[in-house]
Amino acid sequence: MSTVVKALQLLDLFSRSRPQIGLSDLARLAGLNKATCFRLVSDLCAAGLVEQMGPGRDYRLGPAVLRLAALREAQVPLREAALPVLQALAAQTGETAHLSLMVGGDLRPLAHAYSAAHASKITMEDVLVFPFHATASGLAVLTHQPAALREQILARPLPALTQYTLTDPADLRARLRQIDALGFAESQGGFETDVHSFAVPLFDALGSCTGALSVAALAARATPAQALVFRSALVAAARAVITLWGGSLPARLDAIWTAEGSPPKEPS
Amino acid sequence: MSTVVKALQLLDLFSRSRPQIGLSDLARLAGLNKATCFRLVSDLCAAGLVEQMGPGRDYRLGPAVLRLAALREAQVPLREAALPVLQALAAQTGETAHLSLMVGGDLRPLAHAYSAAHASKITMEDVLVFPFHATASGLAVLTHQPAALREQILARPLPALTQYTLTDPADLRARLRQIDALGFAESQGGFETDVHSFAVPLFDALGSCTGALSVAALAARATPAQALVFRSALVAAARAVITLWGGSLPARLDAIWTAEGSPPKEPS
DNA sequence: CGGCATCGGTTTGATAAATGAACCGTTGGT
DNA sequence: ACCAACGGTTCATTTATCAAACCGATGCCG
Repeated sequence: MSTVVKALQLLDLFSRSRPQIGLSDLARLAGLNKATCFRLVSDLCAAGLVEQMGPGRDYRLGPAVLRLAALREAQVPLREAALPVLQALAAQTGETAHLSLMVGGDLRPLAHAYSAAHASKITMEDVLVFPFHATASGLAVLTHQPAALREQILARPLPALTQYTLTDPADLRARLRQIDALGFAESQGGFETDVHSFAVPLFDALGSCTGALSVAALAARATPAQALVFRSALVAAARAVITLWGGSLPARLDAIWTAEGSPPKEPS
Repeated sequence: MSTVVKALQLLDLFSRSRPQIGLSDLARLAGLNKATCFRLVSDLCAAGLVEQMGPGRDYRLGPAVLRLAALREAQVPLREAALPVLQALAAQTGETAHLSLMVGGDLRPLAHAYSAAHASKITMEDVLVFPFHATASGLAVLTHQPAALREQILARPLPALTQYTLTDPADLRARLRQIDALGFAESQGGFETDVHSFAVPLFDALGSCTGALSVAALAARATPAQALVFRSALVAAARAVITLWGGSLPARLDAIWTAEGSPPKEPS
Protein backbone atom coordinates (compact mmCIF):
# COMPACT_ATOMS: atom_id res chain seq x y z
CA MET A 1 0.00 0.00 0.00
CA SER A 2 1.20 3.46 -0.82
CA THR A 3 2.68 5.57 1.93
CA VAL A 4 0.40 8.44 1.14
CA VAL A 5 -2.71 6.30 1.51
CA LYS A 6 -1.45 5.09 4.86
CA ALA A 7 -0.87 8.64 6.03
CA LEU A 8 -4.27 9.78 4.88
CA GLN A 9 -5.94 6.83 6.58
CA LEU A 10 -4.66 8.27 9.83
CA LEU A 11 -6.95 11.24 9.27
CA ASP A 12 -9.98 8.97 9.27
CA LEU A 13 -9.14 7.74 12.76
CA PHE A 14 -10.17 11.09 14.17
CA SER A 15 -13.86 11.34 14.89
CA ARG A 16 -16.19 13.22 17.13
CA SER A 17 -15.96 10.52 19.77
CA ARG A 18 -12.18 10.32 19.45
CA PRO A 19 -10.99 13.82 18.54
CA GLN A 20 -7.43 13.48 19.81
CA ILE A 21 -5.11 10.50 19.75
CA GLY A 22 -1.67 9.72 21.14
CA LEU A 23 1.12 8.29 19.00
CA SER A 24 0.90 4.75 20.32
CA ASP A 25 -2.88 4.61 20.02
CA LEU A 26 -2.64 6.03 16.54
CA ALA A 27 -0.21 3.32 15.51
CA ARG A 28 -2.36 0.60 17.06
CA LEU A 29 -5.57 1.86 15.47
CA ALA A 30 -3.95 2.17 12.07
CA GLY A 31 -2.13 -1.14 12.35
CA LEU A 32 1.19 0.58 11.74
CA ASN A 33 4.58 0.41 13.32
CA LYS A 34 5.11 3.19 15.80
CA ALA A 35 8.12 4.58 13.97
CA THR A 36 6.25 4.56 10.68
CA CYS A 37 3.27 6.16 12.30
CA PHE A 38 5.46 8.82 13.84
CA ARG A 39 6.98 9.82 10.54
CA LEU A 40 3.61 9.89 8.85
CA VAL A 41 1.95 11.94 11.53
CA SER A 42 4.94 14.27 11.59
CA ASP A 43 4.50 14.85 7.89
CA LEU A 44 0.82 15.53 8.43
CA CYS A 45 1.77 18.01 11.13
CA ALA A 46 4.22 19.76 8.84
CA ALA A 47 1.39 20.25 6.37
CA GLY A 48 -0.90 21.46 9.14
CA LEU A 49 -3.53 18.78 8.57
CA VAL A 50 -2.73 17.51 12.06
CA GLU A 51 -1.30 19.33 15.03
CA GLN A 52 0.24 18.20 18.24
CA MET A 53 -1.31 19.64 21.34
CA GLY A 54 2.05 20.05 23.03
CA PRO A 55 5.44 18.37 23.17
CA GLY A 56 4.83 14.70 23.90
CA ARG A 57 1.08 15.16 23.85
CA ASP A 58 -1.84 13.91 21.77
CA TYR A 59 -2.45 14.74 18.12
CA ARG A 60 -5.58 16.22 16.62
CA LEU A 61 -6.74 17.64 13.29
CA GLY A 62 -4.92 20.84 12.38
CA PRO A 63 -5.82 24.24 11.03
CA ALA A 64 -4.96 23.52 7.40
CA VAL A 65 -8.17 21.57 6.91
CA LEU A 66 -10.11 24.81 7.37
CA ARG A 67 -8.47 26.49 4.42
CA LEU A 68 -9.08 23.47 2.23
CA ALA A 69 -12.72 23.23 3.24
CA ALA A 70 -13.33 26.93 2.65
CA LEU A 71 -11.85 26.56 -0.81
CA ARG A 72 -13.91 23.48 -1.60
CA GLU A 73 -17.09 25.14 -0.41
CA ALA A 74 -16.42 28.20 -2.55
CA GLN A 75 -15.68 26.05 -5.54
CA VAL A 76 -18.30 23.30 -5.30
CA PRO A 77 -21.78 24.34 -4.40
CA LEU A 78 -23.67 21.39 -2.99
CA ARG A 79 -26.23 21.55 -5.74
CA GLU A 80 -23.74 21.08 -8.51
CA ALA A 81 -22.31 18.05 -6.76
CA ALA A 82 -25.69 16.44 -6.14
CA LEU A 83 -27.29 17.02 -9.54
CA PRO A 84 -25.67 14.16 -11.49
CA VAL A 85 -26.65 11.73 -8.75
CA LEU A 86 -30.17 13.04 -8.88
CA GLN A 87 -30.33 12.66 -12.64
CA ALA A 88 -29.05 9.11 -12.41
CA LEU A 89 -31.65 8.38 -9.76
CA ALA A 90 -34.42 9.71 -11.98
CA ALA A 91 -33.16 7.63 -14.89
CA GLN A 92 -32.90 4.43 -12.84
CA THR A 93 -36.31 4.71 -11.27
CA GLY A 94 -38.14 6.25 -14.20
CA GLU A 95 -39.67 8.78 -11.82
CA THR A 96 -39.06 12.29 -10.56
CA ALA A 97 -36.18 12.56 -8.09
CA HIS A 98 -35.58 15.50 -5.78
CA LEU A 99 -33.31 16.61 -3.00
CA SER A 100 -34.35 18.84 -0.13
CA LEU A 101 -32.45 20.63 2.63
CA MET A 102 -33.26 21.94 6.08
CA VAL A 103 -33.30 25.73 5.78
CA GLY A 104 -34.35 27.79 8.74
CA GLY A 105 -36.53 25.09 10.27
CA ASP A 106 -38.22 24.19 7.00
CA LEU A 107 -37.49 21.53 4.44
CA ARG A 108 -36.98 23.19 1.08
CA PRO A 109 -36.10 21.87 -2.37
CA LEU A 110 -32.51 22.20 -3.54
CA ALA A 111 -32.67 20.38 -6.88
CA HIS A 112 -34.70 17.90 -8.84
CA ALA A 113 -34.47 15.77 -11.96
CA TYR A 114 -37.07 14.22 -14.23
CA SER A 115 -37.16 10.93 -16.07
CA ALA A 116 -38.12 10.56 -19.72
CA ALA A 117 -39.56 7.09 -19.10
CA HIS A 118 -43.17 8.17 -18.76
CA ALA A 119 -45.21 10.92 -20.37
CA SER A 120 -46.87 11.64 -17.02
CA LYS A 121 -44.47 12.91 -14.40
CA ILE A 122 -44.63 14.59 -11.04
CA THR A 123 -43.49 18.21 -11.38
CA MET A 124 -41.59 19.89 -8.59
CA GLU A 125 -41.23 23.43 -9.89
CA ASP A 126 -43.77 25.03 -7.61
CA VAL A 127 -43.05 23.43 -4.27
CA LEU A 128 -41.56 25.94 -1.83
CA VAL A 129 -41.65 23.91 1.36
CA PHE A 130 -42.10 20.19 1.99
CA PRO A 131 -44.46 19.61 4.91
CA PHE A 132 -42.74 17.32 7.41
CA HIS A 133 -45.87 15.29 8.14
CA ALA A 134 -47.11 14.88 4.59
CA THR A 135 -44.09 13.95 2.47
CA ALA A 136 -41.65 11.06 2.53
CA SER A 137 -38.77 13.56 2.58
CA GLY A 138 -40.26 15.31 5.59
CA LEU A 139 -40.80 12.07 7.46
CA ALA A 140 -37.30 10.86 6.66
CA VAL A 141 -35.73 14.07 7.96
CA LEU A 142 -38.03 14.24 10.96
CA THR A 143 -37.10 10.71 11.99
CA HIS A 144 -33.44 11.66 12.33
CA GLN A 145 -33.82 14.98 14.12
CA PRO A 146 -32.98 15.41 17.81
CA ALA A 147 -36.07 14.62 19.90
CA ALA A 148 -36.50 18.26 20.96
CA LEU A 149 -36.69 19.60 17.42
CA ARG A 150 -38.85 16.69 16.33
CA GLU A 151 -41.44 17.41 19.02
CA GLN A 152 -41.31 21.11 18.23
CA ILE A 153 -42.16 20.36 14.62
CA LEU A 154 -44.92 17.92 15.59
CA ALA A 155 -46.39 20.69 17.73
CA ARG A 156 -46.87 22.91 14.69
CA PRO A 157 -50.22 22.86 12.85
CA LEU A 158 -50.42 19.68 10.77
CA PRO A 159 -53.00 20.40 8.06
CA ALA A 160 -54.67 17.53 6.20
CA LEU A 161 -53.60 18.23 2.62
CA THR A 162 -55.43 15.17 1.33
CA GLN A 163 -57.73 12.57 2.84
CA TYR A 164 -54.66 10.37 3.38
CA THR A 165 -52.52 12.89 5.28
CA LEU A 166 -51.44 11.78 8.73
CA THR A 167 -52.32 14.58 11.15
CA ASP A 168 -52.30 12.96 14.59
CA PRO A 169 -48.94 13.45 16.35
CA ALA A 170 -49.29 10.06 18.03
CA ASP A 171 -49.82 8.34 14.68
CA LEU A 172 -46.88 10.23 13.27
CA ARG A 173 -44.61 9.19 16.13
CA ALA A 174 -45.49 5.56 15.49
CA ARG A 175 -44.77 6.05 11.81
CA LEU A 176 -41.42 7.64 12.54
CA ARG A 177 -40.44 4.60 14.62
CA GLN A 178 -41.22 2.35 11.64
CA ILE A 179 -39.20 4.58 9.36
CA ASP A 180 -36.32 4.56 11.80
CA ALA A 181 -36.31 0.76 11.80
CA LEU A 182 -36.58 0.50 8.02
CA GLY A 183 -34.12 3.28 7.18
CA PHE A 184 -36.58 4.38 4.53
CA ALA A 185 -39.66 6.61 4.45
CA GLU A 186 -42.81 6.37 2.38
CA SER A 187 -45.83 8.65 2.02
CA GLN A 188 -48.84 7.42 0.10
CA GLY A 189 -50.86 10.34 -1.12
CA GLY A 190 -50.13 12.47 1.91
CA PHE A 191 -49.19 15.55 -0.13
CA GLU A 192 -51.18 15.04 -3.32
CA THR A 193 -53.73 12.29 -3.71
CA ASP A 194 -52.24 10.47 -6.66
CA VAL A 195 -48.58 10.81 -5.66
CA HIS A 196 -46.60 8.28 -3.64
CA SER A 197 -43.21 9.42 -2.45
CA PHE A 198 -40.23 7.54 -1.08
CA ALA A 199 -37.24 9.06 0.72
CA VAL A 200 -34.03 8.45 2.61
CA PRO A 201 -32.28 10.94 4.91
CA LEU A 202 -29.01 12.75 4.18
CA PHE A 203 -26.37 13.64 6.77
CA ASP A 204 -23.76 16.38 6.99
CA ALA A 205 -20.18 16.17 8.13
CA LEU A 206 -21.19 16.20 11.79
CA GLY A 207 -23.68 13.36 11.36
CA SER A 208 -26.72 15.62 11.59
CA CYS A 209 -29.60 14.92 9.27
CA THR A 210 -29.88 18.05 7.11
CA GLY A 211 -31.82 16.87 4.12
CA ALA A 212 -33.45 14.05 2.21
CA LEU A 213 -33.31 12.39 -1.16
CA SER A 214 -36.65 11.37 -2.60
CA VAL A 215 -38.47 9.76 -5.50
CA ALA A 216 -42.05 10.78 -6.31
CA ALA A 217 -44.18 8.47 -8.45
CA LEU A 218 -47.72 8.31 -9.70
CA ALA A 219 -49.69 6.13 -7.28
CA ALA A 220 -50.61 3.76 -10.09
CA ARG A 221 -46.94 3.06 -10.78
CA ALA A 222 -45.93 2.68 -7.14
CA THR A 223 -46.36 -1.08 -6.85
CA PRO A 224 -44.67 -3.00 -4.01
CA ALA A 225 -42.16 -4.33 -6.54
CA GLN A 226 -41.32 -0.81 -7.70
CA ALA A 227 -41.04 0.32 -4.09
CA LEU A 228 -38.16 -2.14 -3.66
CA VAL A 229 -36.47 -0.71 -6.75
CA PHE A 230 -36.92 2.81 -5.41
CA ARG A 231 -35.53 1.83 -2.05
CA SER A 232 -32.30 0.34 -3.33
CA ALA A 233 -31.80 3.17 -5.83
CA LEU A 234 -32.41 5.76 -3.11
CA VAL A 235 -30.00 4.08 -0.73
CA ALA A 236 -27.26 3.96 -3.35
CA ALA A 237 -27.88 7.56 -4.38
CA ALA A 238 -27.94 8.73 -0.76
CA ARG A 239 -24.61 7.06 -0.12
CA ALA A 240 -23.21 8.86 -3.15
CA VAL A 241 -24.56 12.27 -2.10
CA ILE A 242 -23.37 11.87 1.48
CA THR A 243 -19.90 11.00 0.24
CA LEU A 244 -19.84 13.91 -2.20
CA TRP A 245 -20.83 16.28 0.55
CA GLY A 246 -18.27 14.90 2.95
CA GLY A 247 -21.04 13.79 5.26
CA SER A 248 -20.98 10.88 7.69
CA LEU A 249 -23.65 8.23 7.69
CA PRO A 250 -24.63 7.00 11.19
CA ALA A 251 -23.33 3.48 11.70
CA ARG A 252 -26.78 2.14 12.62
CA LEU A 253 -28.35 3.33 9.41
CA ASP A 254 -25.36 2.12 7.43
CA ALA A 255 -25.94 -1.35 8.85
CA ILE A 256 -29.67 -1.26 8.04
CA TRP A 257 -29.02 -0.13 4.49
CA THR A 258 -26.33 -2.73 3.98
CA ALA A 259 -28.36 -5.57 5.48
CA GLU A 260 -31.62 -4.96 3.67
CA GLY A 261 -30.07 -3.88 0.42
CA SER A 262 -28.28 -7.14 -0.35
CA PRO A 263 -29.32 -10.81 -0.29
CA PRO A 264 -28.48 -12.64 2.95
CA LYS A 265 -24.89 -13.80 2.85
CA GLU A 266 -22.54 -15.48 5.30
CA PRO A 267 -19.58 -13.22 5.97
CA SER A 268 -16.24 -14.99 5.77
CA MET B 1 11.68 14.83 1.06
CA SER B 2 9.04 12.44 2.21
CA THR B 3 6.45 11.27 -0.26
CA VAL B 4 3.67 12.30 2.07
CA VAL B 5 4.94 15.86 2.24
CA LYS B 6 5.12 15.99 -1.53
CA ALA B 7 1.55 14.74 -1.79
CA LEU B 8 0.30 17.24 0.74
CA GLN B 9 2.10 20.08 -0.99
CA LEU B 10 -0.12 19.39 -3.95
CA LEU B 11 -3.06 20.50 -1.83
CA ASP B 12 -1.52 23.94 -1.44
CA LEU B 13 -1.49 24.45 -5.18
CA PHE B 14 -5.25 24.83 -5.15
CA SER B 15 -6.40 28.36 -4.44
CA ARG B 16 -9.34 30.59 -5.09
CA SER B 17 -7.78 31.85 -8.29
CA ARG B 18 -6.77 28.35 -9.37
CA PRO B 19 -9.43 26.00 -8.01
CA GLN B 20 -8.95 23.18 -10.48
CA ILE B 21 -5.78 21.89 -12.06
CA GLY B 22 -4.90 19.36 -14.74
CA LEU B 23 -2.34 16.63 -14.22
CA SER B 24 0.40 18.21 -16.30
CA ASP B 25 -0.04 21.63 -14.69
CA LEU B 26 -0.07 20.02 -11.28
CA ALA B 27 3.22 18.26 -12.01
CA ARG B 28 4.79 21.46 -13.36
CA LEU B 29 3.62 23.58 -10.44
CA ALA B 30 4.83 21.05 -7.91
CA GLY B 31 8.10 20.42 -9.73
CA LEU B 32 7.34 16.70 -9.89
CA ASN B 33 7.56 14.09 -12.56
CA LYS B 34 4.20 13.55 -14.20
CA ALA B 35 4.11 9.87 -13.25
CA THR B 36 4.95 10.64 -9.66
CA CYS B 37 2.42 13.40 -9.56
CA PHE B 38 -0.19 11.09 -11.00
CA ARG B 39 0.34 8.50 -8.30
CA LEU B 40 0.26 11.10 -5.56
CA VAL B 41 -2.88 12.77 -6.80
CA SER B 42 -4.49 9.37 -7.29
CA ASP B 43 -3.80 8.59 -3.64
CA LEU B 44 -5.28 11.91 -2.64
CA CYS B 45 -8.33 11.06 -4.70
CA ALA B 46 -8.63 7.68 -3.03
CA ALA B 47 -8.76 9.46 0.31
CA GLY B 48 -11.29 11.98 -0.99
CA LEU B 49 -9.09 15.00 -0.33
CA VAL B 50 -9.01 15.58 -4.07
CA GLU B 51 -11.48 14.56 -6.72
CA GLN B 52 -11.30 14.36 -10.46
CA MET B 53 -14.03 16.23 -12.27
CA GLY B 54 -14.42 13.50 -14.87
CA PRO B 55 -12.31 10.89 -16.64
CA GLY B 56 -9.34 12.68 -18.11
CA ARG B 57 -10.42 15.99 -16.58
CA ASP B 58 -9.02 18.45 -14.06
CA TYR B 59 -8.59 17.78 -10.36
CA ARG B 60 -9.99 19.82 -7.50
CA LEU B 61 -10.32 19.57 -3.73
CA GLY B 62 -12.58 16.72 -2.66
CA PRO B 63 -15.40 16.26 -0.20
CA ALA B 64 -13.30 14.71 2.55
CA VAL B 65 -11.94 18.11 3.52
CA LEU B 66 -15.42 19.15 4.63
CA ARG B 67 -15.65 16.34 7.12
CA LEU B 68 -12.21 17.09 8.50
CA ALA B 69 -12.92 20.79 8.83
CA ALA B 70 -16.24 20.20 10.54
CA LEU B 71 -14.51 17.90 12.99
CA ARG B 72 -11.74 20.34 13.64
CA GLU B 73 -14.08 23.25 14.24
CA ALA B 74 -16.31 21.08 16.44
CA GLN B 75 -13.34 20.29 18.62
CA VAL B 76 -11.20 23.42 18.36
CA PRO B 77 -13.31 26.35 17.24
CA LEU B 78 -10.28 28.61 16.74
CA ARG B 79 -11.56 30.10 13.56
CA GLU B 80 -15.12 30.38 14.72
CA ALA B 81 -13.99 32.01 17.94
CA ALA B 82 -11.66 34.45 16.23
CA LEU B 83 -13.88 35.52 13.35
CA PRO B 84 -16.13 37.93 15.28
CA VAL B 85 -13.07 39.58 16.79
CA LEU B 86 -11.55 39.86 13.35
CA GLN B 87 -14.69 41.39 11.91
CA ALA B 88 -14.87 43.91 14.73
CA LEU B 89 -11.22 44.76 14.13
CA ALA B 90 -11.86 45.33 10.43
CA ALA B 91 -14.86 47.50 11.25
CA GLN B 92 -12.99 49.60 13.82
CA THR B 93 -9.96 50.19 11.66
CA GLY B 94 -11.72 50.42 8.31
CA GLU B 95 -9.07 48.11 6.87
CA THR B 96 -8.54 44.42 6.13
CA ALA B 97 -7.82 42.36 9.24
CA HIS B 98 -6.33 38.90 9.22
CA LEU B 99 -5.09 36.23 11.55
CA SER B 100 -2.24 33.85 10.76
CA LEU B 101 -0.88 30.74 12.46
CA MET B 102 2.43 28.90 12.57
CA VAL B 103 1.97 25.70 10.58
CA GLY B 104 4.94 23.47 9.94
CA GLY B 105 7.51 26.25 10.17
CA ASP B 106 5.53 28.65 8.01
CA LEU B 107 3.13 31.41 8.87
CA ARG B 108 -0.20 30.74 7.16
CA PRO B 109 -3.56 32.53 7.06
CA LEU B 110 -6.38 31.21 9.22
CA ALA B 111 -9.06 33.81 8.66
CA HIS B 112 -9.59 37.36 7.48
CA ALA B 113 -12.27 40.03 7.47
CA TYR B 114 -12.83 43.04 5.27
CA SER B 115 -14.14 46.47 6.05
CA ALA B 116 -16.81 48.20 4.03
CA ALA B 117 -15.35 51.60 4.81
CA HIS B 118 -13.36 51.97 1.61
CA ALA B 119 -13.93 50.77 -1.92
CA SER B 120 -10.26 49.84 -2.18
CA LYS B 121 -9.28 47.01 0.12
CA ILE B 122 -6.39 44.64 0.50
CA THR B 123 -7.53 41.14 -0.48
CA MET B 124 -6.13 38.10 1.28
CA GLU B 125 -7.68 35.29 -0.73
CA ASP B 126 -4.61 34.00 -2.47
CA VAL B 127 -1.90 34.34 0.14
CA LEU B 128 -0.63 30.90 1.14
CA VAL B 129 2.34 31.85 3.29
CA PHE B 130 3.33 35.10 4.96
CA PRO B 131 7.08 35.72 4.58
CA PHE B 132 8.57 36.30 8.01
CA HIS B 133 10.86 39.07 6.89
CA ALA B 134 8.42 40.97 4.69
CA THR B 135 5.16 41.20 6.65
CA ALA B 136 4.20 42.73 9.97
CA SER B 137 2.68 39.41 11.00
CA GLY B 138 5.89 37.60 10.20
CA LEU B 139 8.01 40.09 12.11
CA ALA B 140 5.67 39.97 15.09
CA VAL B 141 5.83 36.19 15.27
CA LEU B 142 9.54 36.06 14.59
CA THR B 143 10.23 38.44 17.45
CA HIS B 144 8.68 36.05 19.93
CA GLN B 145 10.18 32.79 18.71
CA PRO B 146 12.95 30.97 20.59
CA ALA B 147 16.34 32.27 19.44
CA ALA B 148 17.24 28.97 17.73
CA LEU B 149 14.16 28.94 15.52
CA ARG B 150 14.48 32.66 14.86
CA GLU B 151 18.04 32.26 13.60
CA GLN B 152 17.03 29.26 11.54
CA ILE B 153 14.35 31.30 9.85
CA LEU B 154 16.71 34.23 9.29
CA ALA B 155 19.12 31.78 7.65
CA ARG B 156 16.56 30.95 4.98
CA PRO B 157 16.60 32.84 1.69
CA LEU B 158 15.07 36.29 2.26
CA PRO B 159 13.93 37.45 -1.16
CA ALA B 160 13.33 41.17 -1.77
CA LEU B 161 9.65 41.16 -2.72
CA THR B 162 9.63 44.92 -3.18
CA GLN B 163 12.23 47.67 -3.09
CA TYR B 164 11.34 48.20 0.58
CA THR B 165 11.79 44.61 1.77
CA LEU B 166 14.35 44.15 4.52
CA THR B 167 16.69 41.37 3.43
CA ASP B 168 19.78 41.77 5.61
CA PRO B 169 19.63 39.47 8.67
CA ALA B 170 21.49 42.07 10.71
CA ASP B 171 18.97 44.78 9.82
CA LEU B 172 16.17 42.37 10.61
CA ARG B 173 17.62 41.53 14.03
CA ALA B 174 17.73 45.21 14.85
CA ARG B 175 14.15 45.60 13.70
CA LEU B 176 13.05 42.66 15.82
CA ARG B 177 14.58 44.30 18.89
CA GLN B 178 12.53 47.44 18.22
CA ILE B 179 9.39 45.37 17.76
CA ASP B 180 10.09 43.52 20.97
CA ALA B 181 10.36 46.81 22.84
CA LEU B 182 7.23 48.26 21.24
CA GLY B 183 5.11 45.09 21.43
CA PHE B 184 3.94 45.92 17.95
CA ALA B 185 5.21 45.22 14.43
CA GLU B 186 4.98 47.28 11.30
CA SER B 187 5.99 46.59 7.71
CA GLN B 188 5.84 49.42 5.20
CA GLY B 189 5.58 48.02 1.71
CA GLY B 190 7.74 45.01 2.45
CA PHE B 191 5.30 42.55 0.90
CA GLU B 192 3.54 44.68 -1.68
CA THR B 193 4.63 48.18 -2.51
CA ASP B 194 1.44 50.03 -1.63
CA VAL B 195 0.50 48.02 1.43
CA HIS B 196 1.46 48.86 5.00
CA SER B 197 0.75 46.19 7.57
CA PHE B 198 0.61 46.26 11.35
CA ALA B 199 0.60 43.24 13.63
CA VAL B 200 0.71 41.94 17.18
CA PRO B 201 1.67 38.40 18.25
CA LEU B 202 -0.68 35.74 19.62
CA PHE B 203 0.20 33.14 22.24
CA ASP B 204 -1.09 29.67 23.01
CA ALA B 205 -1.80 28.09 26.38
CA LEU B 206 1.88 27.25 26.84
CA GLY B 207 2.95 30.84 26.22
CA SER B 208 4.45 30.09 22.82
CA CYS B 209 3.86 32.57 20.06
CA THR B 210 1.91 30.62 17.46
CA GLY B 211 0.35 33.33 15.36
CA ALA B 212 -0.32 36.97 14.74
CA LEU B 213 -3.18 39.36 14.33
CA SER B 214 -2.73 41.97 11.66
CA VAL B 215 -4.25 44.93 9.86
CA ALA B 216 -3.27 45.67 6.27
CA ALA B 217 -3.93 49.12 4.88
CA LEU B 218 -3.25 51.02 1.69
CA ALA B 219 -0.04 52.98 2.20
CA ALA B 220 -1.87 56.26 1.53
CA ARG B 221 -4.21 55.61 4.44
CA ALA B 222 -1.55 54.47 6.88
CA THR B 223 -0.83 57.82 8.48
CA PRO B 224 0.94 58.02 11.86
CA ALA B 225 -2.38 58.96 13.45
CA GLN B 226 -4.05 55.90 11.94
CA ALA B 227 -1.14 53.74 13.05
CA LEU B 228 -2.00 54.63 16.65
CA VAL B 229 -5.61 53.62 16.02
CA PHE B 230 -4.46 50.34 14.50
CA ARG B 231 -2.17 49.66 17.39
CA SER B 232 -4.73 50.04 20.11
CA ALA B 233 -7.36 48.14 18.15
CA LEU B 234 -4.89 45.33 17.50
CA VAL B 235 -3.87 45.12 21.13
CA ALA B 236 -7.47 44.93 22.30
CA ALA B 237 -8.35 42.32 19.66
CA ALA B 238 -5.27 40.26 20.48
CA ARG B 239 -6.19 40.23 24.16
CA ALA B 240 -9.66 39.02 23.19
CA VAL B 241 -8.36 36.25 20.91
CA ILE B 242 -5.76 35.06 23.41
CA THR B 243 -8.45 34.87 26.09
CA LEU B 244 -10.85 33.02 23.79
CA TRP B 245 -8.17 30.51 22.92
CA GLY B 246 -7.14 30.02 26.51
CA GLY B 247 -3.69 31.36 25.71
CA SER B 248 -1.33 33.10 28.08
CA LEU B 249 0.14 36.50 27.35
CA PRO B 250 3.74 36.92 28.55
CA ALA B 251 3.79 39.32 31.49
CA ARG B 252 6.38 41.59 29.85
CA LEU B 253 4.25 42.11 26.78
CA ASP B 254 1.15 42.55 28.90
CA ALA B 255 2.94 45.38 30.71
CA ILE B 256 4.03 47.03 27.46
CA TRP B 257 0.55 46.83 25.99
CA THR B 258 -1.01 48.17 29.15
CA ALA B 259 1.46 51.02 29.53
CA GLU B 260 1.47 52.31 25.97
CA GLY B 261 -2.13 51.58 25.16
CA SER B 262 -3.68 53.85 27.75
CA PRO B 263 -2.89 57.27 29.17
CA PRO B 264 -0.54 57.05 32.15
CA LYS B 265 -2.48 55.97 35.22
CA GLU B 266 -1.53 54.93 38.69
CA PRO B 267 -2.56 51.32 39.27
CA SER B 268 -4.41 50.72 42.51
C1' DC C 1 10.60 5.10 47.84
C1' DG C 2 11.16 1.75 43.96
C1' DG C 3 9.71 -1.18 40.43
C1' DC C 4 7.01 -1.65 36.39
C1' DA C 5 4.45 -0.32 32.42
C1' DT C 6 3.79 2.86 28.92
C1' DC C 7 4.50 6.99 26.90
C1' DG C 8 6.73 9.87 22.73
C1' DG C 9 10.56 9.53 20.02
C1' DT C 10 15.01 7.52 17.70
C1' DT C 11 18.13 4.21 15.56
C1' DT C 12 19.25 -0.09 12.49
C1' DG C 13 19.91 -3.36 8.46
C1' DA C 14 16.62 -5.52 5.37
C1' DT C 15 13.24 -4.53 2.06
C1' DA C 16 9.45 -2.75 -0.39
C1' DA C 17 8.30 1.47 -2.37
C1' DA C 18 8.91 5.72 -5.12
C1' DT C 19 11.02 7.44 -9.13
C1' DG C 20 11.53 9.47 -14.01
C1' DA C 21 12.26 8.76 -18.93
C1' DA C 22 10.05 6.91 -22.58
C1' DC C 23 5.82 5.51 -24.33
C1' DC C 24 0.75 4.92 -25.28
C1' DG C 25 -3.98 6.43 -27.19
C1' DT C 26 -6.95 10.80 -27.49
C1' DT C 27 -8.14 15.25 -28.10
C1' DG C 28 -8.23 19.82 -29.98
C1' DG C 29 -6.46 23.38 -32.56
C1' DT C 30 -4.48 24.89 -37.13
C1' DA D 1 -3.86 15.81 -41.98
C1' DC D 2 -0.88 17.26 -39.05
C1' DC D 3 1.21 18.38 -34.58
C1' DA D 4 1.30 19.42 -29.87
C1' DA D 5 -0.35 18.66 -25.51
C1' DC D 6 -3.23 16.11 -22.81
C1' DG D 7 -4.19 12.07 -19.14
C1' DG D 8 -2.40 7.90 -18.10
C1' DT D 9 1.00 3.66 -18.15
C1' DT D 10 5.28 0.90 -18.11
C1' DC D 11 9.71 -0.68 -16.11
C1' DA D 12 14.58 -0.84 -14.56
C1' DT D 13 16.96 1.90 -11.07
C1' DT D 14 17.35 3.94 -6.67
C1' DT D 15 15.86 5.52 -2.46
C1' DA D 16 12.94 6.16 1.19
C1' DT D 17 10.25 3.17 4.25
C1' DC D 18 9.64 -0.67 7.49
C1' DA D 19 9.83 -3.40 11.80
C1' DA D 20 12.13 -4.52 15.92
C1' DA D 21 14.93 -3.09 19.45
C1' DC D 22 16.21 0.66 22.11
C1' DC D 23 16.17 5.39 24.66
C1' DG D 24 14.90 8.65 28.50
C1' DA D 25 10.79 10.52 30.72
C1' DT D 26 6.48 10.07 32.94
C1' DG D 27 3.11 8.17 35.84
C1' DC D 28 1.00 4.60 38.46
C1' DC D 29 0.84 1.44 42.39
C1' DG D 30 2.41 -1.15 46.23
